[in-house]
Amino acid sequence: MMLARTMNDVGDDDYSRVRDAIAFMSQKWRAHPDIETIAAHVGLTPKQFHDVFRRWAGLSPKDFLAALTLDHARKLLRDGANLFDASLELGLSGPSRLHDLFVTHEALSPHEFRKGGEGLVLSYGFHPSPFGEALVVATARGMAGLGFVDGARQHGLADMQARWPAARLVEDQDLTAPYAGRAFQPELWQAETPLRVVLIGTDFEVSVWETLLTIPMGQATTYGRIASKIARPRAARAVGAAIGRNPISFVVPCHRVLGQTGALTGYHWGLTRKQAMLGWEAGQCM
DNA sequence: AGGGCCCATCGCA
DNA sequence: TGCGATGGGCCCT
Repeated sequence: MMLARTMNDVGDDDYSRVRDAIAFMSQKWRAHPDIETIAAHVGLTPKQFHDVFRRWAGLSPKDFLAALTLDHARKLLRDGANLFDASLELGLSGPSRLHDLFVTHEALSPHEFRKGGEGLVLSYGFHPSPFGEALVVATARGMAGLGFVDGARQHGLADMQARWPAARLVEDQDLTAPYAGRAFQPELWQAETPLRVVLIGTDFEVSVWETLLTIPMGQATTYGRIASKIARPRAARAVGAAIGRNPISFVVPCHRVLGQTGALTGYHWGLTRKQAMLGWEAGQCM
């Protein structure tokens, strides 16, 4: 417990700087603050600031911030206009070639969790991640939840418990640790050893989450396009609600869904974290 | 079975 | 901007 806590503090240090920088930028973008100003605000010299970003995402602060502009988001959406046509072709050639983090998934039928996950036993554990301390939830069949801790761990746990009120959550770090390790290390994303994921939701929710899994890293789409993809072109808002209930954040990449205009619109774990994920992925793609 | 309410949307004036 | 249509999920009757 104490050991995990210490490791996490160290691992979190870069992210906390990045997070503060994003938050500062979001407030002050009208004034066009330069790199030196942002570095000073988060308590670093420009050199230290630069090093933090290189270490954390593999790119410079300048490139990172460029990846978060509205212009960049719009370009991403233009380039990805026929993204689902392309991924359909890929999907037909391989059963689970989903997302760069190769994932195999299965869905629990509504029958199996009718009363809010009654009879389900879920293991959970807390682990360091590039986006703050992560809370991983898993069954014997695969990863079922991924959230983040802001403040007390108890809050993160309550968030997961609320998704399956009748399930029993049991702490088991040994079971969840491999999932946390895999999810955040792109060099471990291999087709030969896909990450097993269990999607627990209604038919509609599962179809939305499956669509999310086909969005490649570094790309983005909109709520409306997902609605069209699942043959419900007017259900963009329902899609938004379903995405908001995605239990396996990051792995099921709901952060790659933007509003029609390229605006971030929303994120269950905070818009700052959504920006951090998009910027981090921009670094992984270079 | 059906009404009311919430929601990370969207398009149009 | 602001507003109304929209569809799914959930809770209540």
